[in-house]
Amino acid sequence: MADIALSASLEDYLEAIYTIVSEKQAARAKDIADKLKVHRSSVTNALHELSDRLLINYAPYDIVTLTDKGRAVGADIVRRHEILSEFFVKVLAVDEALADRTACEMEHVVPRPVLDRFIRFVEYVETCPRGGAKWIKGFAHYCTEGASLDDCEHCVEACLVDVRKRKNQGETNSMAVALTTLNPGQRARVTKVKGRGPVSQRIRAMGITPGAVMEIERVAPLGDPVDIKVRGYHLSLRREDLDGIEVECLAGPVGKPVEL
Amino acid sequence: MADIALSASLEDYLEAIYTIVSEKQAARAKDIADKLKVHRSSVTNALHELSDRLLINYAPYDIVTLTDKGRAVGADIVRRHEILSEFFVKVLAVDEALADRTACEMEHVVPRPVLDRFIRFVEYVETCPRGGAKWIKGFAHYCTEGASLDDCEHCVEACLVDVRKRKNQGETNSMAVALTTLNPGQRARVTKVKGRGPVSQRIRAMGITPGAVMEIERVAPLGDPVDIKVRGYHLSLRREDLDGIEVECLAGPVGKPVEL
DNA sequence: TGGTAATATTTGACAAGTCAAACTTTCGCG
DNA sequence: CGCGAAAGTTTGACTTGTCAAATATTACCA
Repeated sequence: MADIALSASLEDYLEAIYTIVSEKQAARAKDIADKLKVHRSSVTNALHELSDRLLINYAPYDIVTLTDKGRAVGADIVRRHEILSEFFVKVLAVDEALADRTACEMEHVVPRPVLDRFIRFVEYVETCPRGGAKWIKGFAHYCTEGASLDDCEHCVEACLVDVRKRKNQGETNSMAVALTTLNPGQRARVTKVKGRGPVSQRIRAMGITPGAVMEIERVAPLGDPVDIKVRGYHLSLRREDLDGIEVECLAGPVGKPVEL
Repeated sequence: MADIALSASLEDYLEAIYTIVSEKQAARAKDIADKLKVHRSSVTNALHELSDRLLINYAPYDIVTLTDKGRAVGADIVRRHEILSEFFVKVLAVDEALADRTACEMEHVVPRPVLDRFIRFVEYVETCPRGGAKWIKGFAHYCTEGASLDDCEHCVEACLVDVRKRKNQGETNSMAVALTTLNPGQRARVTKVKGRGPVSQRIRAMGITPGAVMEIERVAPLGDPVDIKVRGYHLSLRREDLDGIEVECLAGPVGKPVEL
């Protein structure tokens, strides 16, 4: 019944349920208790709360599954988590375990607009020629060894060479690649979203706009539903939805984080 | 007596007291209540807690001041807050009010090592020739208008020109500037910390190491105690402490944030 | 089918934090 | 001085979240 925003604690429960349900079919109270390192009785409490809010299907002694609403809210929480964690790992070069723990705490408090900036920033860093993997590596080096600012000129020169190279390649082969030809793991930047129909409208609404970086997560055997990740959202699109989307390929993801 | 870590709530109280005491001489319960938008009776509670922990000087009906320990802990909380807020404003181009609110929530949960990365990253972005004010401006533009990746070549070329210009300047005038000749507001990067004595040891321990960016906050009339900010710490150093520190000047701070 | 172990739930206690209302102290001003 | 308003405190109630212990249910195996 209650419909006020979830507390941090309840968000944690829902998130745990979401990830457990993603792996298995359904969640048992014990799985949740173990995952959150909390007493089983606390879980029962939380389940009642979440059930009251119509986020989970639950009856005493029964197994837990998500309602549609719960799935949506859960996905959103996971998204927040992933975005932050990704930022820590990819940009701040924090090691994954710590990134994850920190994201866990932060996900409850970072407001939407700031979250959006985190996404954009990762995109920007990975995409802008002045950023990129090398630049981030330079940051990791800066953190561990201190600054070495002698070879800045070389660094920027190398950067310029890269841009020119990429530009020439771009003119010959990387324009308007069809999304379905890309392999899982590959990343691409949206260059254009054609069409004005409701479908392309929906696509734009989901964050697929020019400049957005998308990652191909999975292509079904027949090549039809393509799972992608854009702006933190995991989307599953059908082939015909993809026709209006032009992309250009990007290099692989940015380097590994540094142990803290 | 109790000496366990402060809760988020108590940290907020202590932070509020710290800032109020910085402005006036001492804090009244009402000031705190107003600042935190909390009932007066809740403040009394918190004051007891903080007093038990020897962080504040407090007696019923009396005014509140900080103990040395409280000042230290309070300064640390404020530092965490400032670091995060600065990151949001300077890097993510978030507007100041929102940055402040977000920092307020986050300051309680971000672990030290990650916090350190935030500092370093701001330094890196402001310092690395491939970053800098222009680059951040490009990010703000990217957030509001979407990507424009046509003139990347020009952008990097301009960047290269800047590096070379700076390099030439560097060779003629910016090496080994004395800290005391700098004006308030000016920023500089530490290039060397000379000496092996206990003083230079202490200086290094406070984060003044080669590569660190420092900002001059205030120079006393006689030029002697110089207030600086390094790695989020506000320090007050005497002239003789500064002798072993070589710096080079940096351009002004990075541009203004974008309204969200 | 019955019994045991694993799993869930209920209950009660507790800690932190908040507010509202009643009460006390302080302070300034006529 | 003394009175009233402002500020501070105490008390009690309530919320959220936790755990531990007692109790209940389920599942599995002989």
